[in-house]
Amino acid sequence: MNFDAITIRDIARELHLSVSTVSKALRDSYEISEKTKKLVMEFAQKHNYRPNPMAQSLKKGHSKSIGIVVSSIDNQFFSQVINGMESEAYSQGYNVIITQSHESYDLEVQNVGHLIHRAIDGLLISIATETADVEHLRRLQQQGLPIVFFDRVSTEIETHKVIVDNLGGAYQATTHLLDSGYKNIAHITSSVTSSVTKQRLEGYVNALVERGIEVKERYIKYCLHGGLNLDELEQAVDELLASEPRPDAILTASDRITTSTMTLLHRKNIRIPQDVALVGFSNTVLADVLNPSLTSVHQPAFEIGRKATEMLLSIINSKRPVTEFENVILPTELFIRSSSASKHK
Amino acid sequence: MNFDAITIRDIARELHLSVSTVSKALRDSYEISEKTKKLVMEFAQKHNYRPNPMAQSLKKGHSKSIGIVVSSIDNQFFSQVINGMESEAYSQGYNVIITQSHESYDLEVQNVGHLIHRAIDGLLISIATETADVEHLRRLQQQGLPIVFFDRVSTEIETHKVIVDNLGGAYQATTHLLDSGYKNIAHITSSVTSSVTKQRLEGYVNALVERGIEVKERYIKYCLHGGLNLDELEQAVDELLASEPRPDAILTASDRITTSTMTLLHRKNIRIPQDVALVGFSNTVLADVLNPSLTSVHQPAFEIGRKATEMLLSIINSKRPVTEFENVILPTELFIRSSSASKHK
DNA sequence: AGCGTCAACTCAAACGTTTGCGTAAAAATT
DNA sequence: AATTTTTACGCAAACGTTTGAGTTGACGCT
Repeated sequence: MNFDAITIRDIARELHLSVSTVSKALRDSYEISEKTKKLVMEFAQKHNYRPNPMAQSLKKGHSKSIGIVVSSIDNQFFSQVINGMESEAYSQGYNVIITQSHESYDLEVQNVGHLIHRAIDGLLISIATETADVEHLRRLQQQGLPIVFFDRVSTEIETHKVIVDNLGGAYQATTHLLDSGYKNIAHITSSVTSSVTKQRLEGYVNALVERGIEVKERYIKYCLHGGLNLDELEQAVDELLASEPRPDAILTASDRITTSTMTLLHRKNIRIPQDVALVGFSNTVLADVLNPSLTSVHQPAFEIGRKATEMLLSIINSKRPVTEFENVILPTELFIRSSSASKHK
Repeated sequence: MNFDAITIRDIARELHLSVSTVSKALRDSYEISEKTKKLVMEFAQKHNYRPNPMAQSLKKGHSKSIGIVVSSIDNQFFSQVINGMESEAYSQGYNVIITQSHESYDLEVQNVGHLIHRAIDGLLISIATETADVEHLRRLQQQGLPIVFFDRVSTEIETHKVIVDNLGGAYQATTHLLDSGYKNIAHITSSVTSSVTKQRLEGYVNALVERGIEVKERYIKYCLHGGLNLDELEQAVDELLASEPRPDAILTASDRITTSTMTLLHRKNIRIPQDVALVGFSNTVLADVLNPSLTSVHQPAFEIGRKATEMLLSIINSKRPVTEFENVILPTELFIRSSSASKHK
């Protein structure tokens, strides 16, 4: 069904011009006289002519839409990122098509396939925690699909990447816990394979090492599904609470893990921060009104999305193949609240 | 750029068949012999052939994508709704294209225009709080665009609608507050024009009237921007706190208003529920761990999205014009937590 | 007058499919 | 054996646009 009944053909017929003249007039070609251009444009304007995007896409070979793959849209961090993407894409006349991997490798592959099938002009992707192999992406890139990674990037593929200072954020959070008098700091994080996990882990380790504190393997828990699977997380929390000496603080490495951990601690009647302090990466707007208010490492989510999209569009619009890639690292911000209140007083 | 280099033409050439034979074989036409079909299909399979969606769209006149307009994706309720939509659409081979109105009428009109321009096959929309006039939608519907409303619907346009029992939810919440001993119950809601506002207001009023409690106009505050504009909301809260007698409870009518009100009360050092109880419509997963835990009216957001999409696709796929429209009303659920703890003990 | 130049336009092919119609050969019917 | 019917395929137009290659007529130059 077509809701813009009027086509370039209609205009041509009406104005006694050829289809190509109308097309060129509309595209402001030098081949067409000012008079005719004006005539055509005014007619088009008046009749609310819109070029059929599908015909244009077919002809031009691009679809003016970009694909997005995130783990879950129902997540404050990602919805804010997408917000930024939608904003930038929209302002440049592009649509975004969003898909969710739910942290599953299979779904990710399937989604990417679906997007390609939909003829996207570029891909913005934060790879699923489950994904270890990125061959499916590499192949696409080699075939010429512009890809920009954000958040969870792959070291194996060279392209633009937008991440935050994960190492710094985790380091800062851990140091803050140490400064507040916590000694036995545990770390709950996502899949080992993820770039984000590695960097945050490194920040955590660095902070401990710097203070001469032993890094205990049993204090580090990996959740393959990034907190989506509550059972998995609960097991991690239980194990931490059962270890000797029991950790007096936990650093959680992602939005979902942070909020879910908080929920679990509540259910178990573990007091925060008296029994165990909590600091986590999170973008929830509710950090202030949580019980207790949550010390969080906040990421500039909107800006991540905006920047990643800007870079993707720059590749898409580039005349010559892009070979120099940029690695943008945005700063995180530590918001200190009650969940990590100082032990000293 | 095309990443699936292989076209129906390539297959035809390779197999010494005509383009139409290949096309028909692929579509399993009765005109083609089993042998040839098998040959073609296997070749297509082997070379990973994908029909070019743009060519198909152009030919068939539909794009296999549906447009979504919500106020903001960065909102637990809407992101859950979209989750449901994406899920249903995807399973039927459709994409969703998401746009945000940010509660602005102008943006809504612009977005809808953009979507139409993109040749969507149908529209899922929750109208912006600012929107009073729905002519732009009516026109599209008359031109044959299938539309399904969800959440914020228009009474002026006849089509499928999916909402929740707003009246019941507000009634139940208000009654709960009354049962807990609160007498002066205020109500902060969105724009007067919104269907949701009207229904929730009615539930609130009904509950009060039923108990013989006077409905005070000064206890009812409207926020035109649905809580997106914090100043507007703060003014409403301030006015409520200053009114005599001061309300001892507030019923908030949307996710954003609820969480923002909670934040504001915190900032003002108003204790919940001791100074003022709070019950709100909200889909946050953090209700349990808020300070205090939040009594909330929860909406089946995923199901709203899923159902709305199912209905839209049924219109799209219907052979004959649909004239009988359904009005689906899903139940809400009241989760009682501490923010409305009983006054009696 | 004969020539080239240029402006302003038209033609027609192309993008990758789908589909109604035409047709040759094979099969079935007389 | 002559015919109709069926089967299996090819042809070509169409969807709406873009674009390089003509075409036409007006104009200026020698």
